[in-house]
Amino acid sequence: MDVVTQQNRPGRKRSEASRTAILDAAVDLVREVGFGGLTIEGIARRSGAGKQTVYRWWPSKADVLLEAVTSRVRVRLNVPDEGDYASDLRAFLRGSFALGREPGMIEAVCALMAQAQIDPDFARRFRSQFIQHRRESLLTLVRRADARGELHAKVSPDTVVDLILGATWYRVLATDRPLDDTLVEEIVALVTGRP
Amino acid sequence: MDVVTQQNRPGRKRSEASRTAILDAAVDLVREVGFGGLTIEGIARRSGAGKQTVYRWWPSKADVLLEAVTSRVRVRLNVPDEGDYASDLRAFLRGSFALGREPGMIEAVCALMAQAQIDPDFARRFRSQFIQHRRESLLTLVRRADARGELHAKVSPDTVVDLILGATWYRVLATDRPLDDTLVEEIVALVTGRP
Amino acid sequence: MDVVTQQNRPGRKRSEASRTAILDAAVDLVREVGFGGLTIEGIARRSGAGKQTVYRWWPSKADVLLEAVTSRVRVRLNVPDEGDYASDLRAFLRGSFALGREPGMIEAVCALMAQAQIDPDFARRFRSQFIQHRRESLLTLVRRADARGELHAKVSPDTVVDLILGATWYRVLATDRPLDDTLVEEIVALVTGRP
Amino acid sequence: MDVVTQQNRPGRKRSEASRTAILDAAVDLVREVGFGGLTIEGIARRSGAGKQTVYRWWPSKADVLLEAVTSRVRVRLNVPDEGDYASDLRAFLRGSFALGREPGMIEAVCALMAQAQIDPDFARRFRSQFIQHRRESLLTLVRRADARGELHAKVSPDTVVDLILGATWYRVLATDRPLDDTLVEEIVALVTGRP
DNA sequence: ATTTAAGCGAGACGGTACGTCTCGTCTTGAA
DNA sequence: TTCAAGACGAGACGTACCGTCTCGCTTAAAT
Repeated sequence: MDVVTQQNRPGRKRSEASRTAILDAAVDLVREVGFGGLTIEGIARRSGAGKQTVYRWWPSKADVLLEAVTSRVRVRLNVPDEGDYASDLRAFLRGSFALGREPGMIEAVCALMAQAQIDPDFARRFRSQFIQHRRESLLTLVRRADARGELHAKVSPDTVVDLILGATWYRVLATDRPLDDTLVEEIVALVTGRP
Repeated sequence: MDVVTQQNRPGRKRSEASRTAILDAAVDLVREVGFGGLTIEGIARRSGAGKQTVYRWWPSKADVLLEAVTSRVRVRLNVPDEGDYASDLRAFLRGSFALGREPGMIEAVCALMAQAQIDPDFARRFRSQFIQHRRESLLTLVRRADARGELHAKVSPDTVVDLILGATWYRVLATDRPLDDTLVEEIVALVTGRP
Repeated sequence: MDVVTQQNRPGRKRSEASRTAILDAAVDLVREVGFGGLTIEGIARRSGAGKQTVYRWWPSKADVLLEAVTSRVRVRLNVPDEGDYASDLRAFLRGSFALGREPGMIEAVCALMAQAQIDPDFARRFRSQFIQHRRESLLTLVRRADARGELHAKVSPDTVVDLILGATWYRVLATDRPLDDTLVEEIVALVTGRP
Repeated sequence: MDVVTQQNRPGRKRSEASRTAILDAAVDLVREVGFGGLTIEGIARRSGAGKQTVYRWWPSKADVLLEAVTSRVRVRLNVPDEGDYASDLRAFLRGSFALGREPGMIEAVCALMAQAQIDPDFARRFRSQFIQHRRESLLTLVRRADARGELHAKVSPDTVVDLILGATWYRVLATDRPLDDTLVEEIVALVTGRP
């Protein structure tokens, strides 16, 4: 939280109750009617807030959902470091896939990725607040393996990350197949190159 | 085109001029205002067609764009078969990336992928008319390599395809980095496992 | 009705059912909630029309009410001509006051006069479609009396009309006293100057 | 001002600076954007006061403007008494019309009369604080003439006042013609009945 | 001097109407 | 039957104000 918002400004303070109610309503509604059926009016109606209260704090319905998702995921991302590329990667992917099994999470995240394609301003916020975190976590992990010489000589850590995260996203965006342990093992096998 | 629409029915025939004008208008508009700003009303207005004419032949604005994209890409997809996994893969990716360098193509395709996340009915059409083609082409290529024993033992051809196409999609959906020859070579290196 | 709207234009015709339902809803609502509580949204809701249908044909809620009032009064205004100033004036005022006794009419007309003070564009339409008719009717009557020499030498017919209509409006706009026969007789007595 | 507000109560006193700033802002704004564009928020913004300060002392924007108008007019109303009906009436009307020539005054007064049609509670305040004063002044004048036998036998002083004030209001509410000396003379001629 | 009770500017809150936009449907007359 | 035109009911958009409600502060009488 930046300093400006912490200083004593005049006027009524932002209502944490409203903020929470709005995020909850967004999560509920996106499960009930999908992201296409999600509207700011609906969020306001369901949460009991006024429309202006939503517009005052979020520029779009996607940003409401983004905050709902990130505030529910925040802490649970960490970079395993067991000294072994395969083990680290396996742990990272399993943790990552586990998050995706929470109800509504995959649908919400896919909708955010979709909105990012359509709204460039939201794309920036989505990347910096969501994509970047996981990308950098994984990059740290891969670079450590690279430093230990465990990486294929001709492939940069960035591209390895593209392949791993790409396969994950592709599964959920373009196919019906789930994020399961088989995928974890196959990714680990292919990326580490071990027999 | 199914047989029913081909038989001699009474009444005015479908106007090919309208069809073309509508597809062209959709392509133009999506470049000018983005997919978010694209509307059926706008397409009808720009093309000089009536709204009903659009609704009669396409169920949504995404379907108009899908037909515009597929009718512009149709022929150019083939599966290289030079007897060598690396060469085939390299040829496939280079051809695929070249398509993406046509103006407006990546933006349109990303928008379609986005819409598929939001509209499940469109998702089915998008997958069967766009995703599946490229997936099956690449799968054929990889299976051939598998049959020759060129694949990593523990990884199924399906997952290999997920990794390759996933990396490609991930680049354009989630990063600013382009689809270039470096990516081709890195994918080939990692997937074939050669030093 | 002008010629342009009568010619064969393409497209669906204006719905007379909607027009009627909207005017009726406006009249009902203004009686129930007053002009201050009257809204375009409310008119659309009550009439079963879409908001756009109201906005397509009327620029404001006051214009809806103006058309409702004028279409309900249109025919009933005529200029008596019995050859006698006092009789003509008496007949005119009695007919005029009778209209004002229809339920809701005075309230509606006062609201329109009010809105005309606040919205100059509406003022033009209100004057040309409502005020002017009655003013010219009365002016015709008074000019006839003037031609017969029945008018006070120093007072122009225009000012006589201002006094008569002014007294009428003033009663309803600024006092609680009704438009009754006593007022008719007193106006006639004062304006004709007879003992 | 009632006694309660005068007694010594604890707490900060009402700020005369705010009161003045609010009245001035209301007058300025109604000239700039009209009564329809006048808002409490706008008054507060322009005057530098908080919204609550406005709401604490006035029930509506019309009441702010009413106080602004009355506090600017208060003193200048008196009843001439020269012993002659025509002279008294002429003096009264000339003084009254002169007030209307102050910039913005007519527009403001018309807006108040308009609001009184729409808001019955404000109507009571408007009548008792504005309408009544001028009505009683003129009534006093006319009754004096009546006592001297200068009035037409069949017309009550109340109706005479209705005619005179009605003509005045009608001119400004329903026509584009000004309040000028010609109107004064014609009213005097007609009402006194002198040749 | 401290307490208590307003009043003050600021501004967030739940509400609601605004006027616009687009949706997908329906109706019209011509081709 | 399709076509262009365009009105229709529906409903979300983002904005503006409404009138209320905290906030932290000032101001002044009562303690």
